[in-house]
Amino acid sequence: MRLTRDQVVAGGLDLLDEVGLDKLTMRRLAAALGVQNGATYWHFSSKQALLEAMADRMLEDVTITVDPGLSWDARVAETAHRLRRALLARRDGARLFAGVFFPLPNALAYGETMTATLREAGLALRDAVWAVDALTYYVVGHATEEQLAEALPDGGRSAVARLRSALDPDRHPVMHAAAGDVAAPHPQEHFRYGLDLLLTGIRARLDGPVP
Amino acid sequence: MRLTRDQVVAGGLDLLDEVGLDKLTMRRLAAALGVQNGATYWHFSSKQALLEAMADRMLEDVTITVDPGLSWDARVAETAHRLRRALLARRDGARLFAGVFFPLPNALAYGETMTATLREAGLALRDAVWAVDALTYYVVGHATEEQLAEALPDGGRSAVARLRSALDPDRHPVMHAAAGDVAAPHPQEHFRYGLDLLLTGIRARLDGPVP
DNA sequence: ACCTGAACACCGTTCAAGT
DNA sequence: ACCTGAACACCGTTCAAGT
Repeated sequence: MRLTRDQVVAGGLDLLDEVGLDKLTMRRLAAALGVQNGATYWHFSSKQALLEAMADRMLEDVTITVDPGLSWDARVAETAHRLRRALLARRDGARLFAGVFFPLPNALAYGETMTATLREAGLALRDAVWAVDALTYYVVGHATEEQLAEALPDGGRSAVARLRSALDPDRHPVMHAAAGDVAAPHPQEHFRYGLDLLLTGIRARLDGPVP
Repeated sequence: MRLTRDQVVAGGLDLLDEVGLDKLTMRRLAAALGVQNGATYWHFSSKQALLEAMADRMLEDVTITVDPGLSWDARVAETAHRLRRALLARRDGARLFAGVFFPLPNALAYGETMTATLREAGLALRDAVWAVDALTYYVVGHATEEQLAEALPDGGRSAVARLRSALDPDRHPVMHAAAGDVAAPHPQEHFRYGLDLLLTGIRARLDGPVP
């Protein structure tokens, strides 16, 4: 059976889970697919093009319909959580997504859902777009950081140790006191906190104009 | 004169401005410094170590004292703007910063300033740390996106075109209508909007407990 | 202490030639 | 239409040997 575009993408995602983004090479992928070096280049013009297809494939389930009976902020929160889960579902998924340029089908569908929801809520067109940007930067940034610690040899323990030893109680009194929280043992709660900050900010913009 | 660690970092930053992050190689850097291939490895154990030093050097001026007479939110906003400017000051600066792990001297100083300010404002320790994370993800995410468009061959014009052609008025009615704002012709104002969203969210957490 | 020279083990990409 | 085989032009990193 000949290789299809979809098989290359699926193989790429499998390989990503297996070896991580830094070791994901076109040569390894070809080997994993049982094919010669140049073969994948018939299906994708470059590694970047393949990475984009992989990134978009990760987002497949992000925009399946959200219960329209929910309030706008519950729908925004649900979509943000879905994006987060999609990025965390694969090794280095957040970093992969951050490295590709925006206008991919599923990424656009995500953006449209978010923006439309904020429009319904009452935000001006431009404000809705900008608010979605802020939400998305937050979700991707948070997920990237979460996976960065995970990706270290010992699953984040060395990251915590490195941070602790770098924190000087004299020069960093506040962060030193907060070392337990800086090291992020509650990623879910941590994520919610920042998301709520943004949702509260958006809510305030609806209640009345802000100087 | 022998090569110093500082000269390697400075040379790396100059080369970054000249060729961009993707073309910044240890071999090109050695050539630019007038030295053989392996020479830089006496000063830095790996490329990653050098990139971290470069990233931290970029943040040098971010935490020079902020006018303590200002309100807490003005101080947070000022520091966020400084981080943004520091990242935008060098080609691919935001991407460089996003690629390195956190506990570097100037990055820690930035974190400490921010966290301490939010503590003074009245936030609980853990909330202050988490709010700083949200602010930082936003600043870095926004700057990365701004530079991504800049970095394209024609200075972002192709990015706008690509986005416009990807937006289908039927499937993406809201974003299609907002195409002019999606393409971000007002990065400064755009940045401020998201920053204000977060500051408003933080303010609400000070006025009273939130469910 | 600091650097050279040369090698090792890789990369992404291209492309004539095959089927 | 789809892939092989082989090459091109690079990489990061290491390390004996020099000064």
